[in-house]
Amino acid sequence: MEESLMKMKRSRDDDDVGGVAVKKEKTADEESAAVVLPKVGDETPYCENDDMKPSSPAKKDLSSSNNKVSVKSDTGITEAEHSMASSSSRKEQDEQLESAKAKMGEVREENQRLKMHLDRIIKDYQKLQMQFYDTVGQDSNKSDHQEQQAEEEPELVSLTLGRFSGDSERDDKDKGSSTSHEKEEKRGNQGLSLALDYKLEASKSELDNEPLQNSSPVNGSEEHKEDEVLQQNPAKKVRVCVRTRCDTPTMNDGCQWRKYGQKIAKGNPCPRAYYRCTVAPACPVRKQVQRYAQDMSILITTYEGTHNHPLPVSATAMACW
DNA sequence: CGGATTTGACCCGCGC
DNA sequence: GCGCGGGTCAAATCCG
Repeated sequence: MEESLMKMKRSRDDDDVGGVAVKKEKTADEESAAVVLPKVGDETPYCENDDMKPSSPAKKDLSSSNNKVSVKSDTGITEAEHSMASSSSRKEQDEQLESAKAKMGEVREENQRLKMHLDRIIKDYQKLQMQFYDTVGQDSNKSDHQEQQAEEEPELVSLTLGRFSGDSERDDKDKGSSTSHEKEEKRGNQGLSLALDYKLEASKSELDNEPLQNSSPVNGSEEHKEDEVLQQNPAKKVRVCVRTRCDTPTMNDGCQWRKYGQKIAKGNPCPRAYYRCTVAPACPVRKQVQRYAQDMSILITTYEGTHNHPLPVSATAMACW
C-alpha cells in the first residue's frame, strides 16, 4: 500500500518536474521568438521516465532549429530560403507532435496500469482486514485467556498499538499475577506492541469512571501518540476505542465529523463530545471524544458503527473498521 | 448567509 | 413508579 502511495507521489512529483520542463520550453521560445511549441509537455508526466528521455533532446533540436532560422533572418537571408527553412522546421514540428502523442499514449497506458495496480492493492488490503476480523471473532469465541478482562468484559476486543511503560494504576491491579498485559508492556518497551483484550461493551462507564483501567495509560516521555483500540466482534455493532496523546480538542483521523452534542459525564470533569460522520449524508458512524480525567493530555475517542462510504486515504491509514 | 457548534430539553434504559 | 445518567435533538448562536 505504502509503496503504491509512494509511487503515486512520485508520479505527482514527476508531473511537477514536467511543469518545470514546460517553463523551460517557454523560455527557449521567448529566446527564439519564433515557433510556439505544442503544449504537449503540459500533459506529459514521467518526464524523468526513461521512455520520455528522447523527447527532451528532440525539443532541444526544435528550439535550436528555431534559433537557426532567427539567426539567418538577422543576417539578411532571402524570403524563399526563409520559407524553406520554416517549412522544414514545421515538418520537424509535426514529427515531434506525432512522437509526443505516441509518448502520451504510452504514459496513459502506464497510468491505467498503475490505477489497476492500486485497485488491486486496496482490494487485497480490505480482504486482509476481513480476515483479521474473522480471526479476532474466532478468538473471542473460544478463548478463555485474558482472565481478568474476559471476566469483566467478554464482548469487546481490544487492540493496543504502541509502547507501554509505567502504568502504575494497572500495575497495582495486576501485581499479583503475571498477565499478558505485563508481557505486552515488556514487549512494548522494545517497540511496537499489539495486544488483544476482551472488554465488556455493557460497561458504559468505560470512559467515565476508570477508562484506562484495562489498559495502559500512555508514556508521554517518548511517545507522542499511543492508541488503544477496543473493538467488538465484527458480527455485532462495531465499537472502537482509540486513546491518543493529543493536545487538540479532537484527533485528526481523516474523516469529517460534525458535533451534535456534549455532556458532562459522571466521574469525569471533562465533557464528552458527540460527533457524527459527515463524509456521507447517511453514514451511521458516530464518535465520542473525551479527555482522560487523570491525564488531560490523553484523548479517548470511541467510534461506533461502520462507514457506508469509502474512507479518505488519510482516514484509511488510521481507521480499520 | 450557510454550515458548524453550543447547550438546554427531551427520551430511554436501568436500578432501586 | 421514580430518579439517575447517557445519548440525541433542535433551537440559538457563532463564525468564516
